[in-house]
Amino acid sequence: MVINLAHISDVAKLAGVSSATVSRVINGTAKVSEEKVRRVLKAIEETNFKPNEIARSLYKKSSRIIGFIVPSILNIFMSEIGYAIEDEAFQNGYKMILCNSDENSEKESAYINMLTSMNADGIIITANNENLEKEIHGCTLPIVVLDKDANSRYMATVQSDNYMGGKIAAQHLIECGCRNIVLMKGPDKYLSSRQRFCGYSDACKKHNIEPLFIESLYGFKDGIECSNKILKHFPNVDGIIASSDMSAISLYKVLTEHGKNVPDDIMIVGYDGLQLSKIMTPEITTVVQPIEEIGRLAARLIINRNKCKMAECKEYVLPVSLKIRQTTKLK
Amino acid sequence: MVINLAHISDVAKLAGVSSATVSRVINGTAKVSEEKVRRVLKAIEETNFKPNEIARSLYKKSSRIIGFIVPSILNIFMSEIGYAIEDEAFQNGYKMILCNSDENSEKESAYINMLTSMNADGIIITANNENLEKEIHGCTLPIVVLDKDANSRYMATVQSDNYMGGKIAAQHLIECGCRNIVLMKGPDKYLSSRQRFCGYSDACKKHNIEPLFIESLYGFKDGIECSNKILKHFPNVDGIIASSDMSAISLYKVLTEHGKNVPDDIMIVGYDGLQLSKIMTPEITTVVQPIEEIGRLAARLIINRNKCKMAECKEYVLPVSLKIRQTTKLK
DNA sequence: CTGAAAGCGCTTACAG
DNA sequence: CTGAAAGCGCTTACAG
Repeated sequence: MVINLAHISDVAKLAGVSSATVSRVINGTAKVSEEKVRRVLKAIEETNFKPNEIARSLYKKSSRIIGFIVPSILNIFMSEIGYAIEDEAFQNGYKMILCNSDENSEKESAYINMLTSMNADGIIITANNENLEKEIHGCTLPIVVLDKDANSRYMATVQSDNYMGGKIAAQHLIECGCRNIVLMKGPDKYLSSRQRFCGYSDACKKHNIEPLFIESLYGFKDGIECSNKILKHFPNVDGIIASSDMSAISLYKVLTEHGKNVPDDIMIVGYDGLQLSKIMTPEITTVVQPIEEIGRLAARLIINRNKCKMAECKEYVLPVSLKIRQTTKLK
Repeated sequence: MVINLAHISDVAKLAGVSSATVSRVINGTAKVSEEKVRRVLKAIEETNFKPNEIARSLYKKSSRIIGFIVPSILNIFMSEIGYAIEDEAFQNGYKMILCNSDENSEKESAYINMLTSMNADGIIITANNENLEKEIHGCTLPIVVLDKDANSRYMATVQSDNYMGGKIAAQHLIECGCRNIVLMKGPDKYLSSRQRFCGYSDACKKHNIEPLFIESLYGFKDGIECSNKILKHFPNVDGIIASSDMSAISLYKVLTEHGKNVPDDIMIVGYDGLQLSKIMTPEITTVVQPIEEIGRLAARLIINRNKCKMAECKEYVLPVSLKIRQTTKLK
C-alpha cells in the first residue's frame, strides 16, 4: 500500500535527471533522449508517481474543469445533458463540476465566482433568470449558454430547433385528425418557448386551425396546473402539445383522472425525448431533442476553445425529430 | 468590466500592508488590528479581489472538492443523491465533481486517480463491481461508500435499512391480502439485495407464506425482463415487490400489456421513493429511502472528516418508511 | 499584531 | 537535448 506520494523531484532523482526533464517526458513538450525517456518512465513506474494536477493548474491557469450550471439536476432533461457533458469531458481529460443553482441567482453568481477562482476552463449554463447577463458581467471564463439568445458576452449558444419542434408536433396532431389543438406554452421570456409557439402557430394557420395555448413552466407540478386549465378553458380539446415530457406525464395523470382516454379522446405529444418517454405506460409520442449532441457540443466548444479563435458569439442550432408512440394515433 | 484579476499583492499594496496580513483578514486566521482590517476590506472591494482557489489548494493540500462516483447519473436514484451532496457541499464551500463510471472499472480507477491528483477532500462512491477494493488500493483520500459492507479501507459506509425495507414491503402486501408474493431480488452480490431478501423472507415466514423471487438488476430494461419471467413462473402471483421504482414502472408496463389490472389483479410495491414514484399514473406505493439524508450525511462525513478522528470504518444505517399510494389496496 | 521569506509541486523561458 | 532558476498565487511558521 503506497502511502507517501512521490513528487516529480523523487522521480528525477531516481532517474538521474532534472525535474524539467521528467516534466518534458510526461507532457511530451520537448525532445528528450531515448535513454533518459526510458529511465524516467521506469522511475515513474517504480515510484508510482502521479503528477499533482493542482500544481500544474496553478502554472497553466487551467484546471481542465468545466462547470455545468443548471437550475436543477433533478430535471431529467438536465441530467441527460450532464451525462453527455461528463462523458465528452472525461474523454478529453477534463472533469465536470455540477452546479445546481436552484433558480437562485445568488447561488449562480457564487458558482461563477467559484469556477473563476478555480481556473475552470469554461462554463456551460442553462438559466431561466433574466439576471444572467449581470451575473456574467466581469466573468472572464468562456461561457456556453443553452437555449438562449446570442449575446456578445457568451462564447456560444447551443439549442435545438425549437421552431421546427413546435411545427412537427402540430403537424403530427393535425395529420392524426385533431382539430382542437392546445399548446402548453412555456413562458414568453424564454426564447425556446417563443420559437416553439411560432412553429406551432404556423402549422395551425396553414390548416386553418386556430392556435390555442395556455402558459406553463416545464416541471411536473406546473404541468398539473396547466393541464387542469386546459380542460377547463378548452373542453373540446382533442390534442395537446406538452411543454416537456415531464409535463406530458402530468397531463396524462390529469386526463386519466378526468376519465379521458389517451389517445382516443385526447392525444398527447411530449417534448424532449427523455429516455423516460418510452418507459411510461402509455409510451409517449414526443419531439426528440438531440440531447446527447447538445451536451457534447457544448463541452467540445469549451475544450477546443483555443483551437478556433472567435470574437463573436456563435449560435448552434441542432435538428429535432418526432418519435411516434402510443399517445397519438390516426383517428 | 473587470478584465485583469487582482492578486493578493495588489490588495496588499493598495492597503499598505503585507500579503500575509491580507491573507489573515480573508481567512480570519490571526488577529489583525481594526484599522488594517478596514483598509484591507476596502482594498479588496476596490480591486474586486477574488482569492485564487488553486493556489490555496496547492498549499493546503485540499481543494474542497468532493468526488461523487456513480455507475450512471441517468439513474434517477443517483441523481437525487447527487442533488443532496451538491447542496450540502455548496453550503460548506465545497464543490462536487460528478464522475460517471459507466460500470467501467477502468474509468472508476481513472477518476480515483484524477481526484487524488486534484487534492480532492474525499470520494463518495456507489459501485456495483467487485473490483472496488482493488481500485481503492493505495488511494489516500477518505472514501465513503454507499450500500456496501464495511471495510477497513473505507472511512464510512452509508445505506438505508434494507432489511426493514424488504420486511415492510412484504408486510404491507400481506396486510392487503396478497398470498402469492414475488420479490424482484437484486443480485446476490449486493449487500442491499441480500438484506432486503432477508426482511422479505422473514415477513413471509411469519405468515406462513412461501418466499418467492426472481433475480433482477435495478434498471428499467432488466425490470422488463424480470417482469416477464415473474408472470411466466408464477402465474398466480398477486403481489410483487419491485427492486426499484424504475423496475416498478417496467412491471406496470408489462402487467398492463398482459391485461392485468393494478392493483386489482396484482399489486406492486416499488422501492426507493423517487419523486417519480408519485408522478406516475397510477402513483406507486413504495418503500421510501431517505435519499436526501443519505447524500447529505455522506457529504458531511467528508467535510467534517478532521473534526472526528476515527481509525475504523463507521457504518451508518438510515431508516426507511412505506408510502402507500395507488398500486396497492385492501382486498 | 505584522512582515519577509519559504514553500506548496509543478512548467517553462533561458542559457548552454 | 538538458538543467538551474524563476514563477504560478496563495498560506504560514518564524522572528520581532
